[in-house]
Amino acid sequence: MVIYSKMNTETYNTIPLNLAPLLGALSHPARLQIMLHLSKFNGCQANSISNKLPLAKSTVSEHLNKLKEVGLISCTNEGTCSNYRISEEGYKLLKIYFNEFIGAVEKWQGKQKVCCTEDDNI
Amino acid sequence: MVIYSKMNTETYNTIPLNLAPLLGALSHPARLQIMLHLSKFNGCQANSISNKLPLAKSTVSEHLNKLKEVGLISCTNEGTCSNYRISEEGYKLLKIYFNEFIGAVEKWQGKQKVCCTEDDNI
DNA sequence: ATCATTGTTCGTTTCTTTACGAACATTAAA
DNA sequence: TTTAATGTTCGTAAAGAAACGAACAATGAT
Repeated sequence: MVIYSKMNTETYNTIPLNLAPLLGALSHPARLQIMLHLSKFNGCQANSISNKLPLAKSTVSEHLNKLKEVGLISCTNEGTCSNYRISEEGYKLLKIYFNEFIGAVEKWQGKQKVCCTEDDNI
Repeated sequence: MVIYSKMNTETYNTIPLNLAPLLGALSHPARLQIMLHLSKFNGCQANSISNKLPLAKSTVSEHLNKLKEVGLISCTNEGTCSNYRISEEGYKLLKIYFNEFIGAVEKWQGKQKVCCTEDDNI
């Protein structure tokens, strides 16, 4: 997963830089499905997830890691048993950043300018 | 852009299948930035966008196409001038599907079950 | 009719993602 | 102390994404 926050912030503003990695982590059906599954349980084994997806357990482990990398889920280990769950903080950030994006998109609704000949900053 | 709606719906439910392609299209900072830019204008040239991104115009054209493929933007041509804008329908679907996802995740808040030893369906 | 502008498509390269099974590590049970 | 169960990591292969410049098409201007 590429972390765009290391990119030049003069090129992209903060909304794209914050949001893109989170959306990337969620842009695969299996990972969305994992999020939905984890939302139903207080901690969940990797095994129990991989049993319900048509994917090898190593693949599921990598999907879980991708969600963990961006902070959307967390994991503790108790014995041989893993315990994945949605990270409240990461999940909250997802909603905040997404809503910032939505807010920014809708900010100009009804008062857009014609762009074709103008030179406004992006 | 992979369209997951052709996948087996017995494997993934509709929220992941609907939402994943849209999030994939938005999972790149340049494409998020393009959406923000288009939100400010009633139609915008590809050229004016590519002038404001550190990317070749062919690359921008491909980013625009990726957004178009999933229905988030549309384009008309008037002479040599292109006219990209946010598609109301696609944008609305993005919000609907994303909120469905959020709603599904939060449906079980406060009443989650422990998963480790259970065999619940995903 | 030629030239400039705009935009897309194509070929290529590089890098990333997805997926798998094998191998490995760790803990728990027999 | 083997053996089983759980998970991660590794090597590998295949597919896809990202980026570029060159080439191309189409319209508009000179």
